Amino acid sequence: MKTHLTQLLKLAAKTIAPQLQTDILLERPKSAEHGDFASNIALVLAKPLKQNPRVIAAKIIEALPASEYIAQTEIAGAGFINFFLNSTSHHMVLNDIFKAGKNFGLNHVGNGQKVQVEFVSANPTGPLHVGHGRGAAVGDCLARLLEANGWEVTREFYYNDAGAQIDNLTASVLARCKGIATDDARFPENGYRGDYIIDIAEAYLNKETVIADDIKVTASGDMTDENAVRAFAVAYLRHEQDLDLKAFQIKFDVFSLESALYSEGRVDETVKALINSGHTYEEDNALWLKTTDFGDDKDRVMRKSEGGYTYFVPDVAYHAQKWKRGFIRVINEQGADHHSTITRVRAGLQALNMGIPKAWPDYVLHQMVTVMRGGEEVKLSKRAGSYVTLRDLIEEVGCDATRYFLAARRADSQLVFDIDLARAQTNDNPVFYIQYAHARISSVLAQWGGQLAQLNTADLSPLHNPHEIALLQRLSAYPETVENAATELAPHVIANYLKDLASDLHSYYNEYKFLIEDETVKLARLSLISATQQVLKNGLDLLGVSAPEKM
RNA sequence: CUGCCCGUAGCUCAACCGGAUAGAGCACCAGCCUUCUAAGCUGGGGGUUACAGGUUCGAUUCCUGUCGGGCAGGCCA
Repeated sequence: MKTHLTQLLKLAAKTIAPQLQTDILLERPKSAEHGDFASNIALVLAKPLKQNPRVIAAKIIEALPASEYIAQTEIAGAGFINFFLNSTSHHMVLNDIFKAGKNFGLNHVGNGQKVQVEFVSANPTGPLHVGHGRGAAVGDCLARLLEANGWEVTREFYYNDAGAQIDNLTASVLARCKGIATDDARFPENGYRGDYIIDIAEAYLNKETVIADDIKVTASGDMTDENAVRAFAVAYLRHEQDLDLKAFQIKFDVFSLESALYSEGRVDETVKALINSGHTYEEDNALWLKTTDFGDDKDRVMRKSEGGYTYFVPDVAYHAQKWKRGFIRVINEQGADHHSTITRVRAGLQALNMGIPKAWPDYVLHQMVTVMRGGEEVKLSKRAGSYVTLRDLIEEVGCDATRYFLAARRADSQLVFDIDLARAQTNDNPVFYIQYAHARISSVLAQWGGQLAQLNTADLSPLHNPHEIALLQRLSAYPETVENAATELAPHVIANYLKDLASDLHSYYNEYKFLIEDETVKLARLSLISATQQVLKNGLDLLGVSAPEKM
């Protein structure tokens, strides 16, 4: 419908200003009195045409081809053109929804192209924390949104299982094996102090076996074998994180390991290529990359004087590999504290001269999460010691509420996670508000007990009151909402839409009865709420939140 | 000091490449259940969109500056 009207406007505008190239913008007005759609085209054309916008609007309406869908057009305000659809047009969306079912709202914009979404990518040095949770919720929703828009999505998790933090982990576990407490001077200065380190030490000494993704490690219990401790600790924590992700109902297609980049020679290969590119130099016994050639404010060390590589070198190798794997599009979802790596990784990729676009890969950065309980900030969990774990949240407020709250805000705003609100089984809680709408509809349909096919072919003409029109308009906006959310890489758009849709439904529900004697009216209304139920379910699915039949 | 993100009602947040009277929820006040889930609905009060300029028919949105909060700026990751 939107594209149809846009076409009409384009034709009309062409007769007024044939030489002008202007995008036709059609929007859904906030207020119902401004119609179903509105265009500001006359306001945009006013300046180049040097005419009064209302005069232009009148000319455009004059030139508008006839349409069977439009009931009325009007000029309003400074020169807006408002379109009012007839009721047949309003009803059309229900047929679309019944026909498409769970596929309603999907499109083929992505055209089956490959896109990789990398998210969470936590170091295997402890349980996942709230920040990882936000990354998980946002990243998974992005993946779902891209799938809904016709992309072929790969979800990927990158483990930084090499480097100083892992040495640190190893030393911490070893200390615990020897019974050294965190307040002991012999405990590593920057060691990990959470109780989970004790669990790892005990498991290691008990010669337990852990399985993570594709690896299986059995502890030797040998305290002198540092490599064995390292391998076991990493596997143990990867397994822990797997459990965290499972509790959050998130699945990855690929786990990539930093250590593999080294063992497969990718890092050396990349370093050689960078040296050959001419964008490196030696200074102070270190190897530098001239990232300033690509917009950085200073050059960065690649190989330290002691011989090891800095963290961004394997990052560059990893991303070069992503490109070779055929991902024309990559979206990295990470915490905003990593924003400085963006310039370095992109600079490294440009230096490699592999034909990678300057702005590749894409980044979605999320800001910090603050957890509140009882009006006070929660900073610690017992298990992790220094931060609130994702598992704590899931256990306390449930998977649905956790996912919703972490995905329902713009990623680039700081987020306050109110535990009391998230666990509230009351009207305060937007998750329950939306799920409740779905459950209410289920309940009515169950009590009706008829067949869906009856709704499919129902006469929709009785649907005409303001509540019904509002719902129909909201439903018809769903597909463009899905497309818009994916274009902007903004899952919160879906969350807001669902809240609005639920609100429309609750209002309607409160004002009208459904199981009434008049069969025609009954079927029409049931059709409407059945379609609403479908869209609520589709939308909740994009967020990874369940749509219960009963509550 | 420099770079990035943010600043909207008492609180948590929306506002679709700049659009019409800046919207929700919570909290507060007043109403609505003998009938399909009151986990709901209806109405009310509450705003100099941090501040000061600029751009234009029009600015919460774009630009400049100031203030405030967060994060980065390591041969740590």
